[in-house]
Amino acid sequence: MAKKKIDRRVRYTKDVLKEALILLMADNHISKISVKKICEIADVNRSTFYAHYENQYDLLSHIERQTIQDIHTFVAKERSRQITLHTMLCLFLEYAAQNAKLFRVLLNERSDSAFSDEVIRLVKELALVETHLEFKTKPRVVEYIQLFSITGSLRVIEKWLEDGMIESIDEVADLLLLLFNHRVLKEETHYLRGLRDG
Amino acid sequence: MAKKKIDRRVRYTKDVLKEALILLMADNHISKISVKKICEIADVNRSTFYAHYENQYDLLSHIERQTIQDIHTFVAKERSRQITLHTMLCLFLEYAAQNAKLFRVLLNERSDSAFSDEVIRLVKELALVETHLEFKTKPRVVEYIQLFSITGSLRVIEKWLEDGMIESIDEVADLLLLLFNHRVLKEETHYLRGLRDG
DNA sequence: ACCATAATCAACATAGCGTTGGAAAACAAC
DNA sequence: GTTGTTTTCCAACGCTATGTTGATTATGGT
Repeated sequence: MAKKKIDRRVRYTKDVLKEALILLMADNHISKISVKKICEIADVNRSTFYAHYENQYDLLSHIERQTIQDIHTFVAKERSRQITLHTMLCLFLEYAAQNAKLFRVLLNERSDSAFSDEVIRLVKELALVETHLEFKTKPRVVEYIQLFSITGSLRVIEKWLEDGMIESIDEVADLLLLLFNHRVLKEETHYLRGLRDG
Repeated sequence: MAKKKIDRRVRYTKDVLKEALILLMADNHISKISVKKICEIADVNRSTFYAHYENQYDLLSHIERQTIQDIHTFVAKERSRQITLHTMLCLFLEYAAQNAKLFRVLLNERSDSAFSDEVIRLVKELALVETHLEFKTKPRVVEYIQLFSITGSLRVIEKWLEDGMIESIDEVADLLLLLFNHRVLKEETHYLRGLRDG
């Protein structure tokens, strides 16, 4: 790990700029956010901004990549000790909940930005390697099914965060696993019964 | 129907502006598209643009609303004569395929724009009224399930258009119905068998 | 042919962009 | 602390797109 020590000033500048952008993106579309405004909020000189980023999109892109990286290392660490998919999902949801503001912004910003696509890639890499084997169906159809499931899941998580995380993490994880996997499950009836009674 | 006859000049102007924007949006994110550029492509004076729209987003918004309106009337017409959901879906896919360029742009532009949300609202209104009854579960969970299904379906359609509509409309309709409905189907095995052999 | 309406054109002030060079401040190392 | 380096700040620059205006030309409907 080539951990170069970064000048405190640089770290501070980058941090406040990221904070400012996330703050602004809660209310405005990124296209409506000017570099000038970001710098005003962050109380950073505009030329300093340009010393680090090209524009607001570049800044967002860096935030996304850093978040993806964080998720990746987080997941890798947890996966080393053999936990259930349910537990893993719960950990992830907790992580998302703790960074709700950030995740809402990133998940909402689907077009152009690579965040959702990266998450999709990540999930595929982790949990869906066996799908093709289980199905033994056309690769393209598998692609469709995966895309369907992951996109739907992310949207559900987004709504969950949006509405203020009303349901418990455990509950959401259950629901997602059901929605995500029930096509490979032979029996889903017991869970459906639970939902009906809920 | 208060069908006011519109000056040919106005219709022409609006049409070429819409065309130009869709054209540009195939390659650029809307935030990177200037009013000036749109007018250049459309060969329309910039002040004429401002006589009709506020900015590029306003123009896009109008395109979206018009498309939603078209879909709505289209669906309403077809629904009056009792057709199966499969047939309906096929008709819709055909419609999307014929306007592939437009639909790809609109589906891809999720954030900010209301298009996907409107489609979601429309689908709910049409086909999912009975979901709640069938499930008899918490309204919020029903919301999640619907959101999951519709979002996933739209993304699948988007990919299908993106990749050049390799699969037949009938095939895609089958797949979507499976993904969309299989939680209420008692037996999906016969279809899964079909996929495995495919 | 007439008049209303729409599109064009030129011009304007404004605002944000992206860059620059030099002064001031904060940093790390000694 | 002193020193040398790095980063930020500041003021200014030209540039481009914006949004608006008023006058002129062209086109539409009847």
